[in-house]
Amino acid sequence: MDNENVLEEIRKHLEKNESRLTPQREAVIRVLINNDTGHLTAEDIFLQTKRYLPEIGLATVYRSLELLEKLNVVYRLDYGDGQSRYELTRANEEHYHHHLICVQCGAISEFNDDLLGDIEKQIAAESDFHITDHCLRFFGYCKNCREGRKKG
Amino acid sequence: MDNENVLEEIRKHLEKNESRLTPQREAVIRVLINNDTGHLTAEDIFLQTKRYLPEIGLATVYRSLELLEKLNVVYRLDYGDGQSRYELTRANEEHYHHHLICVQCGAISEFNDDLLGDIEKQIAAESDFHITDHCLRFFGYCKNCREGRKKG
DNA sequence: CTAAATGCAAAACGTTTGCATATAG
DNA sequence: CTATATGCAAACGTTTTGCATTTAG
Repeated sequence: MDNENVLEEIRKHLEKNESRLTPQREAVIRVLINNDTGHLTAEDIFLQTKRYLPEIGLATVYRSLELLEKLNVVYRLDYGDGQSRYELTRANEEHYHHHLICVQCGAISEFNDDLLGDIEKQIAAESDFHITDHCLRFFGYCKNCREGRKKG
Repeated sequence: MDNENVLEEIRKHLEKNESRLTPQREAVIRVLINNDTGHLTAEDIFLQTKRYLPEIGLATVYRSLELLEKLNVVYRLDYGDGQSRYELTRANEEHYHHHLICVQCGAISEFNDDLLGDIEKQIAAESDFHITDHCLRFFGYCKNCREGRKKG
């Protein structure tokens, strides 16, 4: 599915929920489409949307992201550093999408794997807890930084 | 190991790092010892330390928590709600300590299990990433809320 | 005596809100 | 015409910082 079709799907999804695909919201989505591995902060997105719409306000970016998150179009990530990051939600990916975060350079990479299916069943059985989502992050040193450390 | 021994261990650990176990830091630790399943916010801890030390300042609580986190005495949790929560780090528990977060009532329960040892080995092999820590949280509905939902 | 730690108030930070204005069904 | 959405500035809550003062090796 190409980008224009993605946008068209999102437009329909918004309209189903009495919301419009305004130029501002479209700009936000385009930024996320063009940076789908970047895990952008609201500020990042704000600065990039200004290329399309110099008049856009930061509050509008936040409000757009809030709406799009509620409609499951974007996914909000939290690395515990005091700000949220955003990425497009892709169908089927949600449960198999985890992050590797380098504690030295901050680089974030991803891997997709159904690591937790069995674990969740076990927890449901043992803990009387009905799991609907999860968040799994690994911290450590990426290849680049490990090579740097060997030298230094 | 009883509480006084825990404190003595922490005192030694602090002194090894040119830091003192001040009354303020001790108060913070005592609050955490007495609430080890509470996942307290900095504000919670601040209010509780005031029982021991009415003159303590919020900034001191933050600075204490920052230091204790750096020394691995306390562990900082982030549920993405805009504030951090803190708990004592217990030896051997770190890697086997995960959280179940109820999306309805906000209750946080824990379970301890070495779920990720094999997974980490696999990632190290496949992704060229050296893992030093991880964070695994499950979201869903706790027993209480599920029973409430059946009725409602 | 000196370095570390504190309390207070102010600042900083990311985020949210109030409100008048603009946009579009 | 009326709902929805916007930009701006002000407000918000959490966390950090500057600085004069206190504490303890």
